[in-house]
Amino acid sequence: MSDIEKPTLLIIDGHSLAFRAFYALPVDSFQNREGQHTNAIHGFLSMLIVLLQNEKPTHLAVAFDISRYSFRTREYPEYKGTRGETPSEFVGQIPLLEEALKAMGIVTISKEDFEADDILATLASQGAAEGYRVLVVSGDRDAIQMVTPNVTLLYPNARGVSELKRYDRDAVVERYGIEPEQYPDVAALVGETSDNLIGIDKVGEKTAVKWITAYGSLEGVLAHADEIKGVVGEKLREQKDRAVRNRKLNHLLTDVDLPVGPKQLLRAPINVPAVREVFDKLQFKTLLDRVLKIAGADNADGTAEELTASAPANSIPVIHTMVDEELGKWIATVSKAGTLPLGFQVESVGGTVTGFGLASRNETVFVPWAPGRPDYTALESWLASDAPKHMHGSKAQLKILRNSGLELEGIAFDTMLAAWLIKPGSKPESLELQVYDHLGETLQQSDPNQLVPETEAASPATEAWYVLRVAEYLAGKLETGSQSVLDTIELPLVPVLATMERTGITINRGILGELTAELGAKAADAAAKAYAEIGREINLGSPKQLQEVLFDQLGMPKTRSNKTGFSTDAASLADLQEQAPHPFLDLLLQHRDATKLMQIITGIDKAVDPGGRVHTTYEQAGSSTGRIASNEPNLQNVPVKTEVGRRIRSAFESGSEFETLLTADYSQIEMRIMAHLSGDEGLILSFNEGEDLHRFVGSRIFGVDPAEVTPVMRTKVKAMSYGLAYGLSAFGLSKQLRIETSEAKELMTDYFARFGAVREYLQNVVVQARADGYTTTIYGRRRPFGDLSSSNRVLRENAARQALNSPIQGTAADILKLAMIRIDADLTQQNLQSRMLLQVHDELVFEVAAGELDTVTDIVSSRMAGAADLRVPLDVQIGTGPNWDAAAH
DNA sequence: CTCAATTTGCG
DNA sequence: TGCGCAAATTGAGA
Repeated sequence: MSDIEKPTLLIIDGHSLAFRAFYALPVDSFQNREGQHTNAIHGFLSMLIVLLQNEKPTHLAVAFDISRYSFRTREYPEYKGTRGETPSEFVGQIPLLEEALKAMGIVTISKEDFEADDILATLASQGAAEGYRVLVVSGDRDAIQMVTPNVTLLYPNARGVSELKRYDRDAVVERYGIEPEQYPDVAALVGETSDNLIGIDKVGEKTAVKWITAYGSLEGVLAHADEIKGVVGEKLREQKDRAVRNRKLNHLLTDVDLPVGPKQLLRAPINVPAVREVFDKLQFKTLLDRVLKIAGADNADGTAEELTASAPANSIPVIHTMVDEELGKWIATVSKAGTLPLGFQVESVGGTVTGFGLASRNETVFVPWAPGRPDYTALESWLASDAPKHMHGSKAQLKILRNSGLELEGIAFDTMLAAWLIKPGSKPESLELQVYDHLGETLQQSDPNQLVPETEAASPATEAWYVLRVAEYLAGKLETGSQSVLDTIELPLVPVLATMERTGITINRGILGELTAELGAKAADAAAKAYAEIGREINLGSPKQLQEVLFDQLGMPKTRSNKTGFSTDAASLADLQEQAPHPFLDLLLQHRDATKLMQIITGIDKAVDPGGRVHTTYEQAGSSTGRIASNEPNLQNVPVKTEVGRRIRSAFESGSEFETLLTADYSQIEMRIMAHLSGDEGLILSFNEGEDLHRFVGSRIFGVDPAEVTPVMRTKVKAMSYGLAYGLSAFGLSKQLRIETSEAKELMTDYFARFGAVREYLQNVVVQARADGYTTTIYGRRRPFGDLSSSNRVLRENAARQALNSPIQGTAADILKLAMIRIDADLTQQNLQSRMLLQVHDELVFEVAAGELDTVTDIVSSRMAGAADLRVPLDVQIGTGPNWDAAAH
């Protein structure tokens, strides 16, 4: 009898799967009208439906635990004792789930004093004996022991139940290196934290598997315990009782006396009215459709409408699918010939377009798209026109469109950017979240981390409609300043950044390879010497192990303390080197330096595309101040300060079709902004004077001629000046310069004696922010502050420093963004081939085409210098060269 | 696997 | 007891 012909018995551990589902799905998104949480039920049922469709079981049962007590807890009261209280939101979902299962004609089984896994094991063994193909679904690892040629375990993979991994005998052997029936022996040795079963100390999976393989079973291992050497051997002999106890507890019974056998689990017909009633109570509309489909019932009668009748007044319009002329007419009508904005959402798979969603306030359209299709001309011309589009995350969608050879103009609103401008935080908010937060409705998302196909993701047409509604809401929330930043800075910047990302920058991998080899050798060398110094091998990358070495073994004085003990950062190690010199410290720093650089190189190297270029992704809507961040890879933290750093930068080259790289950066832009904002005449004069800023400032503070300012004086002044914009304290300054606090204090006093308006300005920013609840840049970008009046001193002082820095850092970000927009426009307008490649906060990197150097230099320097009209000039430094290092100045 | 904490690279 | 970021790694917890 082949597997296909065999009847299939599917048995599920209800509790463990429901619990997994509970943690996999957001509690708040699943509630019925009575406020009953339903996420676990929803997750469980959607998984079940998929299983029914895919595995087509002929026989089916779900087993539940009755309570947390069983014969095992009588034997060993601590069993599963570490498990905390069941979350209140989970309580009550199980009876409802059982009710739903009953309506679906599915047998549920539970038995006093036994766990669900014992029931599963019993049914599995009976089923296998009676010739079934048995599928066990359980989130408990002990279920592995049930696997035989006829029994397969389906085990939830990730956190939650995003996927069920199939464990047949071969899969178990591959994953664990042992036979399924040996698994409990291994687990007995290792222990199982979640069951509160402690194993043998120092024995992990690897050791346990090794022993079991060598001696065949736990019994064998214990019989030969005397032969096992080392500390682990001793531990085993000492603690073998634990293993014996664990083995007893993790053995699943296969002879539980059950009221039903496999034969009685033949699937019963679905009770359609009962299912309707239960699912209606749970408000599972999509799931109901899917269950009814399985039941073969026709759901086209009034039921669906009945359920949607209670939907909000703003219910999602019916989605039409259309192309070509029909679509063109529709667009023209609903957009009033391209004057009214439409919601627009690109659907894509693997970076290329598969369709579009369009929406007016009360109609939605889906447009399927495939390369070479002739029937979307109307759409294409609308896309390329200035007709306003409202989108969410326009940069990513623009890139996808361009990948498919489509152009997009008229991005008139972006809900991701707008939400960020209102609440600049660390992470951009998803459309789903905004729909939920602002509209109080649920937009089904296609989250790969969710349960098995869960519910179908919303159509791009629906998304487009929600974008329009969220945009409407956000537009009402944007005050003039933020609106203007959105219109004049952020939205125009979208296509500029998209182009930069797509263009990328050429990398010379040969250089990176050489560096990796050198650094690898250096790191290994430093590590070996470090181990020799302390007489043992530790993980140099583990602060915890370092603490043991430094403070316990070597008895060094304690450093600054942090949450896990004492700091081992570079500054602390430098302090230690002064107080208690030891060769280990320097070797550790060398090792850290080499490994850090290697990491960065590896990160860049891995990201090089087949064309030899790396493409970063700019995070436009993430930072608190208005800066752009760079990720995957981060090209804003490429080393530069050391010799090796500069060699890394030399691997960034101009493309073969280009003549040179050009870098342009603002010098001291933040201090210039501070001079402007504070109106400090002394500082303004310093900048207008030209020459060396720190020297000039130093001469005023120390009362000497600029020529007499010594390098030491200059260093101090420089640190002071830079620290100003960060709210640096005398203590911090003394730390950094390694001088007495009193001297630092004096330096600050002298500084402010000369540049008093700066202090006044900085103090005023905080006062103003406390009154307003936010700070602003000169272009109107806001950053809210709540903690400025907090009774918690740490919070309050942190907020004050952030507040005083924000207008400065934010204005600098605005200025460079404006310059980028104008430079890009000039390059396009003058039809130049040269391109902008990178942005590093106050620096831009370009690739210059042959013959364009002078023109590009003019454009870049004039656009950057002229980006803002401040009370001091903006100084722009330009450099050129074949690579990023050579182009620096 | 996920998350917090630590450390370090850049501006 | 200095602002803003991204990333790698470790180790704890589920």
